[in-house]
Amino acid sequence: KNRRVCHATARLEMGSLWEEFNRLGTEMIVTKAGRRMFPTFQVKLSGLDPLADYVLLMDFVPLDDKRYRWGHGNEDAGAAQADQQPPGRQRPRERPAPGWVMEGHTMHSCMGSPAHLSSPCPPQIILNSMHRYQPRFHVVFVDPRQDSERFAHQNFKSFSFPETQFMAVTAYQNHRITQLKIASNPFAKGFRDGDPEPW
Amino acid sequence: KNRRVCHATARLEMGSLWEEFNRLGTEMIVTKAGRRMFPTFQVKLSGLDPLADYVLLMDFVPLDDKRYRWGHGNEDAGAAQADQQPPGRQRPRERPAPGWVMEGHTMHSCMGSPAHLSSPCPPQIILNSMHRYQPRFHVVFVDPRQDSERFAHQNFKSFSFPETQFMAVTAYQNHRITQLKIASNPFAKGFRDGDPEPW
DNA sequence: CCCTTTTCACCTAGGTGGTAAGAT
DNA sequence: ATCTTACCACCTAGGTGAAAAGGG
Repeated sequence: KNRRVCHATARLEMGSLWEEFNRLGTEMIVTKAGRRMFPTFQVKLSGLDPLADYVLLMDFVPLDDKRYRWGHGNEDAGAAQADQQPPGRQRPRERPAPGWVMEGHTMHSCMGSPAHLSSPCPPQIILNSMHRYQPRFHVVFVDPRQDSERFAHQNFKSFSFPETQFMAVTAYQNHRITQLKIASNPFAKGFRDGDPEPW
Repeated sequence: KNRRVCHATARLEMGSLWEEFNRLGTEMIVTKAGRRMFPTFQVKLSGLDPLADYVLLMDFVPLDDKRYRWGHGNEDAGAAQADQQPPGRQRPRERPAPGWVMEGHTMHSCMGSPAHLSSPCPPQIILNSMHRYQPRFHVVFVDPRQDSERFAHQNFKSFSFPETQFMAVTAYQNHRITQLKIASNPFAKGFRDGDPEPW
């Protein structure tokens, strides 16, 4: 690994909220026009060279080739079934794929401040409903050398936080997820009843 | 000039609206917390090398060292007076000054689409009220050579549109400017009477 | 039956000039 | 007298899940 990335670290923000969702089995709504994810995927970066240029990327790794069903009106667990989707088409890639370029910032203004990757995500990322995904974050050093492509494999570092995995859905399956979204997402305030935990 | 910038051109967007304001004497509200400018300063860029990296900057050049007064309740013209402000402190600089880094975009995603420089501008740019300014736009080629600083003077190209000059104010002086702002700025719709020209 | 799409009321978030009070 | 500040009603812009309708 290049020394410009080997000391890079990324700390997940809102970790306790992510874990609370993960215990219930996080679900993310996907729509044709694009939908934000909540909780927001945010990391705090450190260990970068302030004088170097970086590109930050994000992608979503399919956790399996299975399609999930919600069962016979049962709210407890979803049974995974084999899927007829062409295999290997959305396999995890070890190299950071050009997924989602972050909002600008030359690096020195990004360091230390949370790098939030919500924002408009129109048809940039396509996820299949009823499939599970693992978000992944990549820090890529922009190598100034002319033959930089030969070193591409050592110029990046990737981060994966298991508590951020989720199932893409078009409508919520687990009502507990719905309730936790309503309780914790400011934009869903209109659906709150009393005043439960103020996240 | 470096060949990466010498063919660069910038075309001002909303030119006719800028000119209509300029005929009346454009005024821009400034506040402590920061205020957007309207019309928005937008340019369409062309003539850039898709494979090169650029940084886009903006700054505001004081048009003179004078302080303006509005006269004895007269709405017609403002008389310029000599100002006791330390001269030369905000002189025009020929080199692009680190003024206002644009919203991200590596260049290939910015080319062709308007590069709008409104957005939150908190205390990043400080302008003195009752002074006139000329906005300026800079395209800077990010030179990958190690001794790039030696070529800094040839790696940028600047653009200045006279119709975008304005006077910074804390409250509007010319009522015609107020009316044109209300008529053309969507956020001021609440102050419109009938339905004049739909800008 | 299960999943998807569309539309909607209800929010957050923030950009307007007006207005009145304050500062110099 | 002239300029500045703080607050406000009224907008734009867009992110929520609910509900109903549509599709296979």
